[in-house]
Amino acid sequence: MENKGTYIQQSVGVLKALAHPVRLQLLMEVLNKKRICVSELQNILGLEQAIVSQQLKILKSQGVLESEKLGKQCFYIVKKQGLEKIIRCLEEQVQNKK
Amino acid sequence: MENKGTYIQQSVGVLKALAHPVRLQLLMEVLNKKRICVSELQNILGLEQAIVSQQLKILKSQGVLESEKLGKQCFYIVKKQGLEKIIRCLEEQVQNKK
DNA sequence: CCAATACATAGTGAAAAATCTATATATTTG
DNA sequence: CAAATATATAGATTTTTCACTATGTATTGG
Repeated sequence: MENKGTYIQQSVGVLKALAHPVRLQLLMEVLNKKRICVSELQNILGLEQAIVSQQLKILKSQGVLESEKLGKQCFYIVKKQGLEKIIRCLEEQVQNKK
Repeated sequence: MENKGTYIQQSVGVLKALAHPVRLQLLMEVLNKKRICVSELQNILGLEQAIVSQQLKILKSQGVLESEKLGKQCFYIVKKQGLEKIIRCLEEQVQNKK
């Protein structure tokens, strides 16, 4: 499920991963907390565990997040280091609703 | 077809608009040329006219582009002024394929 | 070992998006 | 005005994605 291919294809892959309300919020939480486990995300967003895992998997498949297991828990961190900028740009975008 | 709603919804709308190979390339060309008409986009990308118009419409519906008519032609320009940053971030993203 | 916890995956029907083709409109030119 | 050009839109079909539910696996604690 890894995404190789042209620059355009890769970019589209990342954008698609972000273009979903749950996934975008998951990413934002991970950016906030730097490192956070599935059940905590589940609580913060008020979603079923399966949904959270499913969406995290999609973010992972596009290289947005990566995970590390620690005992029963699984922690997610941001893998693509420039993504925060994109999120900030988006915020600005939407703020100036001009 | 305008997109109101929460910040998350609006962001997702913009991201969805960008998350398509043709639309992403259209946006990049418009960013390059600053102002470009449909038939030129059609030639540059080698696509059918209907496809180009359809996809431009989607970009417009999310406030990414806007258009001005001049005689028979219709020129498109970027409306959301911060989008170039997002594109540049994406490029960096994909470049460091780490 | 058994039960509980934390997480992942599979399957499925419904909804949304993409794709293609045909057609419509508006403007200009001869 | 008729033909040509530039662009937009509509409709049908296929493909993709969502959302939900059920089930599976791994780890820990008693």
